[in-house]
Amino acid sequence: MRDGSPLAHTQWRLGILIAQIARRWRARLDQRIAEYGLTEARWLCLLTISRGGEGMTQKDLAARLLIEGPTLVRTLDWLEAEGLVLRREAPHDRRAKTLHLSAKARPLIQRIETAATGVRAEILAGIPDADLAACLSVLERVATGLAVPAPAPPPEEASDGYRPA
Amino acid sequence: MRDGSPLAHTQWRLGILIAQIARRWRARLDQRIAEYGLTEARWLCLLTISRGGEGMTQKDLAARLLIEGPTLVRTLDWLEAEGLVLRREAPHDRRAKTLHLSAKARPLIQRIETAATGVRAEILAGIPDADLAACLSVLERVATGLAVPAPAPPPEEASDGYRPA
DNA sequence: CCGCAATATCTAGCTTCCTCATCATGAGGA
DNA sequence: TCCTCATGATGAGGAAGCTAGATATTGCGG
Repeated sequence: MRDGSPLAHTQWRLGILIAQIARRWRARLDQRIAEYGLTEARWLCLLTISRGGEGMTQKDLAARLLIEGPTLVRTLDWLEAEGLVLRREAPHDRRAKTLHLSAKARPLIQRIETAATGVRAEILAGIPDADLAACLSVLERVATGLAVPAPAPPPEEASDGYRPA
Repeated sequence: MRDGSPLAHTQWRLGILIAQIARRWRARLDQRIAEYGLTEARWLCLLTISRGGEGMTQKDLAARLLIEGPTLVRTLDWLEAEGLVLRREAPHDRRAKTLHLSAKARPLIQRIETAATGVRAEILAGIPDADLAACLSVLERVATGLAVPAPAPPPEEASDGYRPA
């Protein structure tokens, strides 16, 4: 597993590294946004609607957020009750609903974006653009690789004596 | 915010990118470990004890995992009931307890490490070592920057008319 | 026109993981 | 001894995810 070479060792840390970055990054952003009663799932929802062009259906949004329908329903319920999001009937499919931001949501999203930009600036301060670009391209690639459902469920031979109970 | 340049646009995506990678990565690993009844919080706990040298107190572990005491107590309760972790009284402080892995836990940890290595190999397949190393060094730096509690809570002047309700 | 599968959303129920407030006990200094 | 802080446990509760099943709508085949 760890063969001693610096790259291998750091690779071994990569998973934990990314997980911790994601967690602390979000925590820091949450800290500054929490006063509006928003949590990660909620502001991610708002931002995604804002970026996606405000006419997407719930199914579209769920797909973008990588969550299931029922999970999204509750988040939207909250956002709608809060007067931030509107559910309208979709023009050509009465089953579906399109999502829109209220006037009240727009300044809020501005604040979220501002906070996000601030946090990002703090975090990335002093890192050369070239390094950053390289890192981003790797991450994009990783994300793409992760987007496909699953490569192959390995056979998993049991040779260490452990039994799942 | 978005000025149109490719770097700026991708930078803007960086937070979401890392969050999604972390999430999907964990989901993929969870899939393969779930059969042992383990969840993220639980195997992270095991791995951290294993790496940390098996004598740490609960407080130490909580600090490493970035969670609060009560959260850890429950996870440890489960792990202890499962016979994977032992709580022993600390030698010089009867309030504290030191954490140790049982013999049953060791092969399980091996399996977790194996699964983690497999997932990592899938995810990083085809990415040149040099790019990866560059990316890792940026991430290490980001993680370090995030480790310090908080740079400065900004004054946050309200000029957009939004009120927190 | 009618039946039926697929689709979009919602409801209900469950699990995991986290938090805060509070408590019992032990440690350590005045 | 007494007071204060530290460690871990417990209770209550919230956020957010899932699956399964219900309901309404769409659109196709006969």
